Amino acid sequence: MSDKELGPRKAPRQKRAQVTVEAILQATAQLLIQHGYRKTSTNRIAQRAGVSVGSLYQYFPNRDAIVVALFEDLAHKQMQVFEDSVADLLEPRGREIPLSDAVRGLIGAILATRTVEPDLSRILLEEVGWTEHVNLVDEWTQRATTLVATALRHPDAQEEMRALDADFAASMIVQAGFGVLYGPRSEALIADPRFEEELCLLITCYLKPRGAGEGTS
Amino acid sequence: MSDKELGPRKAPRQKRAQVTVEAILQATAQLLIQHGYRKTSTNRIAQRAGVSVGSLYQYFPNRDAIVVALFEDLAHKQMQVFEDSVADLLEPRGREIPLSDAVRGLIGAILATRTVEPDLSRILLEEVGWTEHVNLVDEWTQRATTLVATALRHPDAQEEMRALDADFAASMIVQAGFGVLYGPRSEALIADPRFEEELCLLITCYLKPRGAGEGTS
DNA sequence: GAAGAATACGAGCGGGTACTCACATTTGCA
DNA sequence: TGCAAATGTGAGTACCCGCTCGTATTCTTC
Repeated sequence: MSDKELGPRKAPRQKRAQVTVEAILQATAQLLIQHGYRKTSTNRIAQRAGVSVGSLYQYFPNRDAIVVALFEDLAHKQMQVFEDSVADLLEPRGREIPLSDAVRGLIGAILATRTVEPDLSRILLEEVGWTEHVNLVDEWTQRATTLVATALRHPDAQEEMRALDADFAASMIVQAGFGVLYGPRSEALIADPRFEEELCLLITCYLKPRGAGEGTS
Repeated sequence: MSDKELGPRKAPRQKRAQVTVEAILQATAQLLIQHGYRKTSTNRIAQRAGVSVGSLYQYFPNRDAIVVALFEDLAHKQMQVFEDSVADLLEPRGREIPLSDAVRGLIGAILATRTVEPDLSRILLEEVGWTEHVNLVDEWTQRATTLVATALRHPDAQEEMRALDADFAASMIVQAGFGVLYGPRSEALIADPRFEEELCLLITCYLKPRGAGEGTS
């Protein structure tokens, strides 16, 4: 049961085929958001997309393949947003960014990823994402962790930090951040005006040596 | 579709009936762990339990009711472990526990709950807990948050803390803790020997006023 | 032991599911 | 223009699902 094919079956070569594939993906996204995974059947997808089931199965070997494609699209877009935000943050003037500002920027970057198709993101994450055989959330988390670990190893950061294994600290931060940003009841937390500042505090206090001061922005 | 009954249909009055119900629950747990929610059908459950579908439907109005019963059993057991751990921690000598020790104890108590049927716990959490109309994880999180908020309002705690809204702080802590303890890749994190101490640090540093000292245990 | 209540049984119903296939239509290209 | 390849079609197949119901078995009570 884990040997199901999940890749695309045939590549669309003509423009109308690409339109079809796009319609299928969009319809799937809509149905997932509106009715959840269990009620999103291939027949419904085809109907909503305005194509026939047959066309659907020309490009996807089974239902899960569509969802996986959707997930990969989304993950790609979110990673792009994240990496762009981080680049914007660090590139312009390359020196002497206080740790707290860097963390604040990082949080901003992660929050930015939440703006990318939030409804679809939520449903994919909660209903199909992190269990099942293809653990894409795991991959996402690992990439984010690597990125944060690299940032933590930067000399500028090291200067303001206590002695700490960068990989371990990155794991802690990313996982804690994951909970705060995507866990249950995260909507309410994020909506709170104090949220961004407090999350920043949570992380910087953890990284800084004991006894360091911290002023409000 | 949200008006489905989820409570038990009929209470087992004889011993053999209780055996049947128990067999159904155990079979369901096994199938959930082995094959996931989607492949755990009532027919399969009955077969694995060594009873007939008819018997199954005598005690449960539908499939989800079984899962909910399983969830409630588990939640109850875990809560028991949690409360016992907390009692052990606080009862013996009732005064003057440093904040960091209290947090450490709380973390220990939560970690202890992870030892209760971890496989079942994981699958229930990830696959069925937090989507669908019955949002059980949400409920669990809310209860935990309330508990922590109450603890934070205790005068002993307040003394060592910075000025901070207890409800908000509790949310942050519970959500962050959730990510670290149950998020993707949490296994690896928790297995690390530094984990417990670092999580303790993460939380205490967040709660304490800036500039407070903290020694290793 | 008789009688009624509780329990157990499982074939089968209605319906939704994933997916196929023989055929129709459109497209690119010579 | 003609023709093969690409694409689109949707009725139909085989299957599995949740769940019911009439019947058989076992327990309790007197």
